[in-house]
Formats: sequence, structure tokens, C-alpha cells
Amino acid sequence: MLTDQEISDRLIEWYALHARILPWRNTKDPYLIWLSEIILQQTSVVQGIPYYERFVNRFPDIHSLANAEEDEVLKLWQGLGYYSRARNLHYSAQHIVEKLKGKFPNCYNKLIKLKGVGPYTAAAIASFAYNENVVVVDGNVKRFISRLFGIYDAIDLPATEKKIRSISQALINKQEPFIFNQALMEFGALQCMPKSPICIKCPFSKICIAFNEQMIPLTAQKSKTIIKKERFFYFALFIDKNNETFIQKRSAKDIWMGLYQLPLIERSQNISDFPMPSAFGVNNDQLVSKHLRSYKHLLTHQIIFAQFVCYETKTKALSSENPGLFKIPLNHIEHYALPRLIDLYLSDLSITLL
DNA sequence: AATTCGGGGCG
DNA sequence: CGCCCAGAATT
Repeated sequence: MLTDQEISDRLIEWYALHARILPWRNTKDPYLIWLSEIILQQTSVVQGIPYYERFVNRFPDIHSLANAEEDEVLKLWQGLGYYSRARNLHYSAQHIVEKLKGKFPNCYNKLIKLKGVGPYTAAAIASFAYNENVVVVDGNVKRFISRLFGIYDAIDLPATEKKIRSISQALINKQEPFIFNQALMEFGALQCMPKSPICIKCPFSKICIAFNEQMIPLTAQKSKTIIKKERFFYFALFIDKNNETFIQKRSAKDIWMGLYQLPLIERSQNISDFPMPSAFGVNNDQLVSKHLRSYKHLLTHQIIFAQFVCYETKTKALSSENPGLFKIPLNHIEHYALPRLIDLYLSDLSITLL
């Protein structure tokens, strides 16, 4: 067996040899660390990097972010998913500037009070920016520690996370929590991966309980299989003689909250005929339907069967009795934060429309 | 404790 | 197609 100290040392040793160079690793600025951590929640490093670069470029400090419009923040976030992260990021930036006099919270207990900051993110900022002695427990850590110590409980249960947190906190290097935490996560990400971890070259293979009990394939399992709800969306792209169109903002507590979309009608099941313009609150007898397309859009908890149509008139201007719709020039639509699905239809059409 | 919030990439 | 990703908020 190895002592806690030996495990920690070996981890940090491994990290010195294998650490990736990542854009947020060479800063101690709590704002930049916070930004990177919010982006990386449930997001792969590769997917997050370009978003981080764009955000730092546009919002180099907390004041620039606080001063921005939410619409612009969401536009920059477009495509990353889990849009409440962006709204909470913006909200907390304003909170820090206005209520905390621009002083970034400087310890775990203050950080976790911020909207959008939970146990993982608070620990990450506290240890990376302030070298506070709190362990980070993310998906990587849960997987690695559960294997190393032979914890075979479902990985998504709070009780399991509690166990893992307690074990991990005991391992932490109190002089360098920052390095230790980075090493812990990096090891999970690069060495102790979900599928086919590199046990053959693992510095812990001799003491890894799951490995020695040949339980690796059964580790880090979730408790339940996700049930996906089916939804049926009908979107209409209206285009009139002035090349203007209608969009609407999603405000309900639902997917894509805060984003914009083409006028939508949702049905509880598949319907054979596409809704007429009047069903959208648009009255225009000159509209001709074209560019009918359908997509199957997969989210974590939903399967969206989406159909699109383009209703076009070259002779009349659009008018609507639906207060939720507002008219914009068609070529301005890309200035709005759009769900990936809407963007997909528009890009599929852009060649046709030009 | 269970559910919901996206989207991309991988085997 | 199912799984996972530097999780958190809500119910």
C-alpha cells in the first residue's frame, strides 16, 4: 500500500510529465479562472477552448462582462449548451461589480454563494487562484478515486460523491493544493479515462483495487438510464418582399431559455400537415411554402422531431397579430443567439437563399 | 434523491 | 446508438 502522501506525490510527479498546456493554466486571475470553470462545466476541454478565447477577448475583465447585455453574452455562448451557465455568469458578474464593489470573492465559502458556482467550481477557483486547501471533485476525480479505492456504488449518487470527496480531501497536498487538484483531474482525463483507461502504464496499477479485482469495466456507472422525452416542433421562416422575417425569444423555463428562434408551434405528437401561417398569428394570403425540411435533434433528456418550412412572399410586407413575434431584417438574424437546431436549418438554406 | 438544463465526439 | 464531458439549480 501507499500512504496518502505517496499517492499525492506520485500524482504530482505524473502531472509534471504529462500536463497539457491549456490557456487558463497560466493565470492566477480569479475572474479568468471562474470564466474557464463555468465554460468547462459538462463541456470537454477541446470544445471549451475556442469559447474561452473569444470570451477573454471580448470580456477581458469582470467589468466588461458586467456592462454587457445578456443577449451579447448568450450570443457568444451560442452552441455551448446549458445556457443558464451564461445567464448566471452574467448575473454574478453584475453582482460582484455592484454588490461586492468589484472585489472577487476570495474563499470557498464566499465563492459558493455565487449563482452558477457549486462545490466543484468553488473549490477550483479557491485552490487555483488562492491556493486554498479544498479538493476538487469533478467527473474525472470521481472516476479515478472510485477505481483506485474500489468504490463500486453508482457514481451519480450524492452519497457516493460524499465518500469520494472525503477520501480525496485526505490525499490533498496541503502545500500545493493548486498543483494537486490540477494533477488529480488531469490524471482522470488523460490516464484513467471512462473507457479503456491506460492501466498497463498506470503508476497506480499495483494498488488500484478496481484494476486488481478486474472491476474496471463495472466502475463509474450511473444509477439509472435516462428517459428521453419526445417533442414535435414546427418552425416557420417567414420572408416578405422587404427581406424581413419574424423571430421570437424563448422565455419559458425550458430548453434554450433566453435564446431566439423562428416562430414555433409545438405539438404533442407528429402531425401530417404543416401549420398554416395563420396558426403562427401571421395573416398573409400571398405566402408560398418552400424549403420543407425535417431534423431529429438529440438532447440529453429530449428527442426533438423538428420540421421547418419557409413561407415567402415577394409582393407583400409581413404583419402579425402575435405580440411575441418581432420583425427583423433576415440578414440580421445571425446577430441573435440561436439554438443549434435553428442555425442548422438556416445554414442548410443559406446556399438556396443566396 | 431525482430531474432538467446542450451539444459534440467517440467507440 | 449510448456514453461522457473541469456541474449546478430546481423540484
